[in-house]
Amino acid sequence: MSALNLYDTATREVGVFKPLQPGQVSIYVCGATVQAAPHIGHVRSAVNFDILRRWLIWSGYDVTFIRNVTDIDDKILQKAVIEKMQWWALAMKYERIFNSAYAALNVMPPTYEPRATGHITQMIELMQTLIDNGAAYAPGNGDVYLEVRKLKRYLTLSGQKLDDLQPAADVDAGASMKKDPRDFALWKAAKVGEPSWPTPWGAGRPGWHLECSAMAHTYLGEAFDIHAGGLDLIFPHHENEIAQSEAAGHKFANRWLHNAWVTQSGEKMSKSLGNTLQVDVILQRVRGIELRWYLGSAHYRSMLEYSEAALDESAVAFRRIENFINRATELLGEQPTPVVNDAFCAAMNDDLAVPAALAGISENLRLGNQGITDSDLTIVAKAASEIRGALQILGCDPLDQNFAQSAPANVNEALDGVIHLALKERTAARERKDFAASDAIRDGLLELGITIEDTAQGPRWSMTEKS
RNA sequence: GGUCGGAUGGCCGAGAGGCGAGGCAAGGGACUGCAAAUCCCUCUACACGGGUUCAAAUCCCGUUCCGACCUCCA
Repeated sequence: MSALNLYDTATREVGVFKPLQPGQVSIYVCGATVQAAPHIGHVRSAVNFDILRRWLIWSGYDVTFIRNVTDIDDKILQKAVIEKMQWWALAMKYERIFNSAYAALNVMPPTYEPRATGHITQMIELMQTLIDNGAAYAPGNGDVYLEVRKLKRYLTLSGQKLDDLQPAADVDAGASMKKDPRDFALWKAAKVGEPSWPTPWGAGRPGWHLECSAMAHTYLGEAFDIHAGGLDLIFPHHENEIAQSEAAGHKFANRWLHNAWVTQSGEKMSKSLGNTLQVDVILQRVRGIELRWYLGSAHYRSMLEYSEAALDESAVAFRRIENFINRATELLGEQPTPVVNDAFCAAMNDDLAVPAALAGISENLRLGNQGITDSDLTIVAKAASEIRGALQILGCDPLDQNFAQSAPANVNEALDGVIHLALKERTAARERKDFAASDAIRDGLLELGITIEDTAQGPRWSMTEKS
């Protein structure tokens, strides 16, 4: 088996992945700032790194996967005012919505999901270290800043030069307390009516970046394997995480992975453009497993240009695969055993080349369908096993219990019985060549969203989405 | 201004020196009472201009266009 190769944003090269500890992988993914409901760009990130995680687990690694929740920041406070809620109630509300989106898309829950507000102590310790080192300073107004000019290296992830940056457009006069306009706030002084926590430098709340360094350190140690997040986090968020962590003497992340965006008309999905597509809206159009398939099928470093047509096409393609798995399961009399074949393995080891892996699935789908036509169960079993193996890694196994619909246990059985009564009548009509009657039954069922197919093994039915 | 990414057939979407990934759509065929499903066959590409090379979608130089980031962002 080939070794896993991954792209590293820091070196901008694909290279062999070697964990710091043999057999173990530690991953920190920047999760949600819970200030609004997720759009499909947010969950694309979750799906992409869930696929990475599943691949690492399949490859035999013991994976510790930390994905944080940032539950205190400027936008949360602003949003709380707008929605007339306590900031903590608002954060919790959106955290739940994020979690239900993750669940609908079969994203594995993280090993641990730390919240920023639960790690104030660790943040204060980190700031104390940075002040003791001379890397950070508290000018006395309650803010604490990192002094970026003192850093040995800064902006190496984004490849920029400090002097090339446009100076931050700080609005408040407090910015003048900075030694350099490019210094960033580790900690922000309390304002009236805003939540705060006591520190040796005054009461306040975390700046945006500090929480990730503190939590990564807490759960993964001073050095860990992979830090991941969206492309737009490279600067400033990840640069600043690196800056404050390295200034505290931590090696921090060994490798950086960034997923690309979901775009519309070539433009990144964002609130300010008003072009966001919320997950719950899309889930009225397609099922969770179909949305996951769509989001996961492009390479994680490629922009995914959203369109309804592309989403629909992707969903139809997935249903073909699902249909084959279901038919194969019926024919074989048992669920196919998942098998990861060499082609899939090679594709995934090449920087998670999912699109290349999909070509292999298509090939197997063709062979498997041919096997069904020929009633060659050996071929059907092989194809179904290999497809299911791939689908499991992609988190899109239609037989996965996480995608099962909730309904009374006997509903499917009862429905099956009712449909078979109708099919019996239809078969009788066909035997007496009364095709008008047999077609009427089939059309009637179709109107209810039930598709009838005549096969060599007799009629079979399946539920389809009513359009 | 600085940094980064992109442009591939009707559409989506890989590839990164040599054999045209794959899917969808379209056309033809097989199967079928009709349909659905399935299978087979066919077709259409590398933004533009130079260069390197036996060979360029791929490397180099230049150009155009699109997008992202520059302390709010997945």
